[in-house]
Amino acid sequence: MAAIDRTTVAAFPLFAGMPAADLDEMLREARSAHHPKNTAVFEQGEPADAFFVLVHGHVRASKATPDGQQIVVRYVSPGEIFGVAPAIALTHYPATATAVVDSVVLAWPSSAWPRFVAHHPTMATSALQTVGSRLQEAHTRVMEMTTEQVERRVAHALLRLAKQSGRKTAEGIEIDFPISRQDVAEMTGTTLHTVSRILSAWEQRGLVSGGRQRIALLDPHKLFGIAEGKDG
Amino acid sequence: MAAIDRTTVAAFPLFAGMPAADLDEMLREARSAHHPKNTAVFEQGEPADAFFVLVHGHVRASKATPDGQQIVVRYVSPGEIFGVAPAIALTHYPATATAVVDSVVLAWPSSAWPRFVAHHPTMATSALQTVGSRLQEAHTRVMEMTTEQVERRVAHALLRLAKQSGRKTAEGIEIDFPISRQDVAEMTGTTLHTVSRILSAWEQRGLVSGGRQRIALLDPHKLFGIAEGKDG
DNA sequence: GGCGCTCTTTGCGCCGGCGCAACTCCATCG
DNA sequence: CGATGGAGTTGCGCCGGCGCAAAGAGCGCC
Repeated sequence: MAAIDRTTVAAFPLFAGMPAADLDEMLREARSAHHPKNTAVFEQGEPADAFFVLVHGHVRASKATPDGQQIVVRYVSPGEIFGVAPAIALTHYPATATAVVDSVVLAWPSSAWPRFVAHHPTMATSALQTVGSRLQEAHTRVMEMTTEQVERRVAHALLRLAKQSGRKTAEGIEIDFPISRQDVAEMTGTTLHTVSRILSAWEQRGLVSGGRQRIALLDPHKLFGIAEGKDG
Repeated sequence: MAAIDRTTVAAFPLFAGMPAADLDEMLREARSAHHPKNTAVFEQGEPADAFFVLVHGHVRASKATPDGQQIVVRYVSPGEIFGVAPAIALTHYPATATAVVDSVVLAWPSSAWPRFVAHHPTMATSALQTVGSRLQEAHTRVMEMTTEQVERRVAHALLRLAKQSGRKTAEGIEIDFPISRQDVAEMTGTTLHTVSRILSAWEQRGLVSGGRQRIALLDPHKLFGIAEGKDG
């Protein structure tokens, strides 16, 4: 019983070019769920019995090492498919998905995936492209991690977040969901201490404006310079 | 004019379950090419006008930063598809593929991909799983890079190489293609100096045996211990 | 409205691993 | 068979950023 209207999701790339009737049919099979802020959509290691599309909100995908360290894999924006473990033949989720604000997701049982793909070959193509672009992202990240200084990595991460989920305000571009220094540290492979120091320094130079779980970019252009290693 | 026989490639996962006639048809469209040691199959930034399957040999996929630093993305083993840029909607190759030994590849023009997928939906599924597992690899690597010491990362890298392309010898498991300290450094995000120091130390402890572009694991079990942080 | 918790800031000291440089060792090629 | 250059080894010194610690600030909950 999805309370989600077709018009809400028709524009999502996954459903691009799908006839309205087919889309309605798919939505009928979907379960829609609300996840309050800071609750998990699924946890790393659980059986992968569903895949998801984010309708409203923001979801953080994170991965934990055996000894408990966390890294943030990515932030999911509305319209994106996530938890694609079933599509890539994983039986268990390789990461944890947590709603960072109140969020609404559509969920389909894993068993539906092969059937959907058979009926709508474009879904396979679309999924392939999504996973492909995430692979690109991941490789870019590996490159940054191995070749760039921490400060540049943090700049890159903030610019990427702003691009993906930035909201224009009077003073600049604010990241549209709560994000802590710890989160940024886990995205960039450093410690919250170092992130805090870097952001403090930038704040003094007027490049960013901080706050509790809040980051706004005041001077994206200068930040881009830092990200590219052309610091002044 | 592919000089490649069906039986050579029938076992490759990409073609799993494909009728012999269809496979023959696909092979007819393929161009087979020999790439001598240390020559490029394709270069980063070139238009992605083909995708490939490795038949014999070993191919290194590497990526360069704008300022010329290299990282090794992965080593391709026989039977694997690579250069999948066309399948994930990239117009240019994001990395360079270099034969590290004399190698034989099959190549299909990019334009063939959509047609193949339409005729053989299992190819899309297979490609999705391949890209998915590479995504997993990449995330694992990001995790290792951010949470593990250099020595552990090197141990992990060697174990992975041995698993993927190890050849049992009298003394242990030898990596089946020429690989330099520099290559290992570019896989693990460190410098060849550090890799050299680490391997020298291990050689003295009898864990590995080195040589010019040669690495053999004499005591994989102890190496695994190091990789997991349980060093003695 | 006040308490407590989480998030953040900042100081201090240390060290793993990088940068640099010099030297050795082989493999290949003419 | 000697020359050449790529690959590997190793010493030395430095420093970016982590670990630890402790205090300060803002938010949410009761």
